[in-house]
Amino acid sequence: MAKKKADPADPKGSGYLANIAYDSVVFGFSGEKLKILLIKYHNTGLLALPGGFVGRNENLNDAVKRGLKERTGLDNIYLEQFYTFGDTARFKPEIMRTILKANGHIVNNDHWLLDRFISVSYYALINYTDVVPKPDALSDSCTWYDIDKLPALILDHTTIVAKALETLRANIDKKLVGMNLLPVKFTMKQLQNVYEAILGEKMRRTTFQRTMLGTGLLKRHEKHYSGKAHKAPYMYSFR
Amino acid sequence: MAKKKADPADPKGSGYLANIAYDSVVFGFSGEKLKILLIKYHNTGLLALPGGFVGRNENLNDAVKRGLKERTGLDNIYLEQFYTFGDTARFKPEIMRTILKANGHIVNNDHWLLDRFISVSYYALINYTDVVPKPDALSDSCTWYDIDKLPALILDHTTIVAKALETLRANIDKKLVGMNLLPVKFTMKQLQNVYEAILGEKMRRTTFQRTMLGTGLLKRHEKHYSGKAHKAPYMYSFR
DNA sequence: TAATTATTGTCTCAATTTGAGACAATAATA
DNA sequence: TATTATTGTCTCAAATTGAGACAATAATTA
Repeated sequence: MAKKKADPADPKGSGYLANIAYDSVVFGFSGEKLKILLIKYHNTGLLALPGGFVGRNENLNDAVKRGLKERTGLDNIYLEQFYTFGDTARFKPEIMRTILKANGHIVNNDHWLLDRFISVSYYALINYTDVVPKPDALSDSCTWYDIDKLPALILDHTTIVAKALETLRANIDKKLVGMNLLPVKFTMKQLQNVYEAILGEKMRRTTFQRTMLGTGLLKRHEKHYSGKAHKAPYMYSFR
Repeated sequence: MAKKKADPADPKGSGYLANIAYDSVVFGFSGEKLKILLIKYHNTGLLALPGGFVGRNENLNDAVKRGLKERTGLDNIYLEQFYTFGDTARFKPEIMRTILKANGHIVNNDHWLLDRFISVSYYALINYTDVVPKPDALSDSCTWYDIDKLPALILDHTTIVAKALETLRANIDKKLVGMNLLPVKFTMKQLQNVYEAILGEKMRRTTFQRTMLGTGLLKRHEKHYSGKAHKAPYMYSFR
């Protein structure tokens, strides 16, 4: 079949579903701080959550996994859908136009990318240490930012991050949060640091240790000699 | 401006966003049973959740409220978005075609209604007693069904109901569930019946009463004389 | 080599919450 | 007037949580 030039006003030609986008809040943990991935668009300084579109023959969840794999190189990422944002107030075609223009794309007003989008949002938990973030075609960087020192983001992305964190907090006891943010083996103190970073509050050491061991989900391994002048802690992993 | 015949292959002409639908799981409580609203499509016997589409200039949440108002006559319904279903497996254009045909609409293969849809799903809690369900143009009935005696539903609607119930259970302590399913004034037993219907398990009466009163959310009113041969219970309302 | 320091793992005891039932009060009926 | 079914409250035991004590220990320092 001869390749025809697609009509940029018709989303079908793009291969993507119309009016639907996804955004992902990628959490990582490092240096006792909770962080998320943000991308910066070429020549604009605009910061945003990594996101994308859904192929016409692709599962929604798979589209998000695909996007994350491109950004992090990781397969089998822990993913949780938490909310779909659909207010008309998030429709600001000038922003997308600015981004496209800064990348050398001049588009008509009826281009499908300038139409209104509803964003299905996910959060991901990944092991910070085995990721080298990669930007995509439109962005010149993909970098970690401290969750409590976030810069201004485009559209409603600040709201999206807030809701992601709220959901993560609500889920911290139900889902195995620590398992996904830490290396396979970790100390009890590291695990507690993760909990404290997510909840934004200090926890009592002895109670934390008791309840964690009480779940029966942890497996104890050899001790870890850090070289510091104190008793060496055990390493643990999730069963 | 002269009215032009809209191209049915172009969703923009319809006034709705493409590829996006919503479905709502409307919970009501009656006779110690939890129930949901289902619609039946004309001449097909097909049962489905009440749903609809999002206007191009309409907030997603407002679209759902609008749909519910049409079905129940109620404003200010308690609504909670819980998941967005986006698998390709839910794309079955023959079903929509069957429904349209049974209503006398013959449509082309490229009609926007036959395209793939992602469903943003909500659950609603309403006071059963002040609702008279109304069907819409495509459906011939809108009726209550027992949550544990559900008939087969189209597409993935059974999965959607299951996830709605799961979320409702998870939220039962965080959100004021009883408030929205009961009349303004109710007895402690009625409230317990709601909890038991949602959780699907019996609860201990004295413990339930203690914890409910302990929240400080209930206001006690006059007694209610049912005519039965036993002590009359107090009525309560949420503050 | 022996004190010192900074943790870590475990234990204890009090405080709080939850489970399970006892019991008196009471609205209609027999 | 006794009976029945249910309600509101109270009690006591069991389980969980809060708060801290204390010994163990890996390096450092005296």
